[in-house]
Amino acid sequence: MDKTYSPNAIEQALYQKWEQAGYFKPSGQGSSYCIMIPPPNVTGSLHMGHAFQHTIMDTLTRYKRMDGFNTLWQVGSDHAGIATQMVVERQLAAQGTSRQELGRDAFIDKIWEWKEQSGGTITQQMRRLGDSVDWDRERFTMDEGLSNAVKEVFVRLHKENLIYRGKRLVNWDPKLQTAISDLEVENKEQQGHIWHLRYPLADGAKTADGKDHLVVATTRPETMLGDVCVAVHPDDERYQALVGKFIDLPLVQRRIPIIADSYVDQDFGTGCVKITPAHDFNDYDIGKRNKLAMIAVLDDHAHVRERAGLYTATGEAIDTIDGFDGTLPSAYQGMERFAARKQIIADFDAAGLLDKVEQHTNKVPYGDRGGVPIEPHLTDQWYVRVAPMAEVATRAVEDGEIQFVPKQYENMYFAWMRDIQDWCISRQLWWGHRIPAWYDEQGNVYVGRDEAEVRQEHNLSDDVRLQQDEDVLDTWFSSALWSFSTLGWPESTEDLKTFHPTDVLVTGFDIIFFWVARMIMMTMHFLKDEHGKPQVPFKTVYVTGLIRDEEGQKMSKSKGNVLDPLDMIDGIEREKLVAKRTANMMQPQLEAKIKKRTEKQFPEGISAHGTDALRFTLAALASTGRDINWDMKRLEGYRNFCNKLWNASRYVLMNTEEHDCGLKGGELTLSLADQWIIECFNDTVKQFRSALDNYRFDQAAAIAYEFTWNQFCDWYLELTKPVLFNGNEAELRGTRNTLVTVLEQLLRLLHPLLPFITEEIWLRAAPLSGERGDTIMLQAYPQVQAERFASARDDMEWLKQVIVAIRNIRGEMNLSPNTPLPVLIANADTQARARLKHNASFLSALAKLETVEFIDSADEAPASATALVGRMELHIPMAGLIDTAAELARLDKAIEKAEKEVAMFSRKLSNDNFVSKAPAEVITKEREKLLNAEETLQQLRYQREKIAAL
RNA sequence: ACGACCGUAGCUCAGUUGGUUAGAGCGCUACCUUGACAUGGUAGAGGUCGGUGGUUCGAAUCCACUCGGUCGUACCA
Repeated sequence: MDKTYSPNAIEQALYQKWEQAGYFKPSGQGSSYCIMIPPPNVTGSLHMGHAFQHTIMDTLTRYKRMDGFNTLWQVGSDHAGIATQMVVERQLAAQGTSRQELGRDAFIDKIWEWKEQSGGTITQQMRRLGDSVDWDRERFTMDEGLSNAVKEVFVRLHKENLIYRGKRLVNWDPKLQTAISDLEVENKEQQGHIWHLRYPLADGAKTADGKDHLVVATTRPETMLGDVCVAVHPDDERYQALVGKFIDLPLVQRRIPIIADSYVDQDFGTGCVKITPAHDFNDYDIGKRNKLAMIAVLDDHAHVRERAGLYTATGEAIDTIDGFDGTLPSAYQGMERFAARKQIIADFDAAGLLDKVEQHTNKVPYGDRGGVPIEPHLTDQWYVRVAPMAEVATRAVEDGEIQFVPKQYENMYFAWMRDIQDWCISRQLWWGHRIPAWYDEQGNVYVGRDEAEVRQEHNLSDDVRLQQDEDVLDTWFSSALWSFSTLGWPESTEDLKTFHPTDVLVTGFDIIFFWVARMIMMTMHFLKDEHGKPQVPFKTVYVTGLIRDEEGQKMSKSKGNVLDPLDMIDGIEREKLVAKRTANMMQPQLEAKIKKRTEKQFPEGISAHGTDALRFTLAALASTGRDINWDMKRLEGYRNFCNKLWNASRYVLMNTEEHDCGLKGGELTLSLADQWIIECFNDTVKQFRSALDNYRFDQAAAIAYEFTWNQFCDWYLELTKPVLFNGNEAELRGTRNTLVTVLEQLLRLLHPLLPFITEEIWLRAAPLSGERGDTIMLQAYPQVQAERFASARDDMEWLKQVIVAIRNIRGEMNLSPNTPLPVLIANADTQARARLKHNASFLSALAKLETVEFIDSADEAPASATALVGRMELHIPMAGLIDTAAELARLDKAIEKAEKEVAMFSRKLSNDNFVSKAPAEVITKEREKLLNAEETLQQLRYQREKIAAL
């Protein structure tokens, strides 16, 4: 083996071998274990969040696979409607063309082209992460099978009246020219204004205080063109007399009524509200309640129309409202919404109708993709009636059929499910699953799997012209079917029987509503077990936090703080990193800042750390449900850990390859160290498995690290040296055998977290321990064994204390590590004597001792530096080596500590309340501790007197 | 406004139902090229667990209030 661990030399070749050998496929044996990958955007690339989630999924998958389960990690990608369409549209724009110019079919071809060309990026990156997914089962949300599932679901839900079409007010993105769902709207706080407009009363009416107008406050003056009334609270004494009277709406010269509605807050503003049902969700509800007509004054681009759209309260188009034919003032026609706002305010002002303007911070709804304020817009859209499905889905979580880890996310889920709104599923895009609905020339709508089915079911002859709906479905519609569509639904496949319900879903909290909740609803609606009971899609939802940068900032392109997992693995030069972070900036003015920051943070670029180190780091940082502040130092630390494992393995192989490890018989003598490490490893297996079973990857990482470094390397390997250098044949065989078997098992234990390095070493180590196999991946996972060496643990821990005590003196007395020391031992009981006698070589080697001698009493010892292990005293004669003052200082420190303890325990035990109320075992423990502390103190004081007297 | 989460060593974080003298990694100090590893070894310094009050024999842990931070959801036109 090379002296230095270099991951890039091993990782990729191993992955290829695994993939080609088909090791990722389900074994077909044992109980099933299945994880569905959250399908990444097909044209996307891997970010740290993926690396994090994939590490968790792969760790679980490898663990379960080795542990004998029929394991499937289902892979695939998402067509990501808006996101993908936008990318390709941007490319077209760069080439000076547009999708409109290309036409629908050509545009979709272009996207497929782009998908073919860039779709492999993320799957290649996943291979670099070591993801053990079954590539042969890779699915894409737009492939044939999944598209059929989408149609099937749509048709069935429509038949059940759970999908309907209607004219409603929706969130409209004027930039992307499509409806979006509530979830895709982000409210951003903004500094804005609130304008107080005077609305003149018609027919000479006056307010209670004699004014000839009402004042309405609005943040969106431009919508006044579509006002249909002014509302006041029914109990508001100021305006009660005016209800039923009219306003002469300025600028548009329309008469609108004054109505009463309890929605209005009397105490806010003037207590008068202008009502524009076609442009505001609250007004829309008021309109419905009061059966008000609707006047839509903005077009799809959010420009003022020439003629407003006129509708009844239920959304039927009409030609006139009280004689108004919809024609809008020519001054505003065609104006963009914000320009119209400016003009309308100016015109109110000019007419003396602008009462006042106030500063106001308000939340403005933005489309999460388009990045412009969304517009409530009256359009025909398709909806899923989710309430009935939500009820079932809520109960599954309440009953614990589905469990969230961590649990607190269940509250978030319940809260959302409680007042869930119907889901707008149609999108005015081209990339996606086209809605399986056809219209005849009269506008009648027919839903079916395809046109032929529609014609047949509705007895439509071939001369009836049918036109398919132009719209596509929300991307999340197909994602919602992911857990079962990937397994072959609607066919009743073996895979569905075997792998569904799946076991755990690993995902971010940000898509609990978008994806998780909807998947639960859809799955439970369509999949039933043999008793007709709804099947859950997965039993556990493991919710991950976000990976942030070291300052806790979200990683984003515009902040220039994005880290690419592959750069963690392979490393990257500073200039390249800067170039990457500043490429294709939406806001080029940020470039200089990002460059400066990046150069400051990574003056040497980023060095290579390897996949294993990245994975281990991600696991170690994964405390449940918390966001992770990424820390390069941790990554370095775990790269060092891999290096440590590498070198420890070198040591083991060096001493076992070409040596008799006892495989072919012959007497084996196990040293105390051998016995101890076997037990210690066994404890580690238990803890490690428990951590994985509880999704505590951070604990698993800590347990693995602790055992490997602090026990196996720091103690055990050192303890093998005296045996390997001086042992007899049986002892050599025993230690070599232990060395290689423990290493071999350790590699298996660590494999789920560190797939590459463990495989690389295992292939060499396994034969030495008598294991066969072409890969560690398919070996049995270590099991907890019955205890074999009951006393080894205590004996060894005691011996370690003795060694540490001597090292401590050496360190604190500033004695050279190279000088062997003589040690005299007093106060040793039989057990201590036996332990020391049997392990003298360990003691001498690890504490670097010259001689070990027992003395009957401390008085026999010359002036010495002293340490206590229990009551046993270790004396290192000063004999010119040790400085009196230094030893006194050291003893004083120890005495002070012992005094504090004695004081603390006595205080506790002299408290009557404690003695009378605390459990007996706690009291006994405290008494023992007090006794020990007192003895220690006494011995230390005696020792101090002796030294002080010199 | 409501809700959730967080506040522990210089930094990043553990600390399962309240019970030793609160832990790890990094960083820091001193010494050490000892035949696996300087991506290393040995020893060490460093925290009254955001604050106040309470429950308890006993609180980082439970309760109340409070300050600070993050994130959701709902918003008043």
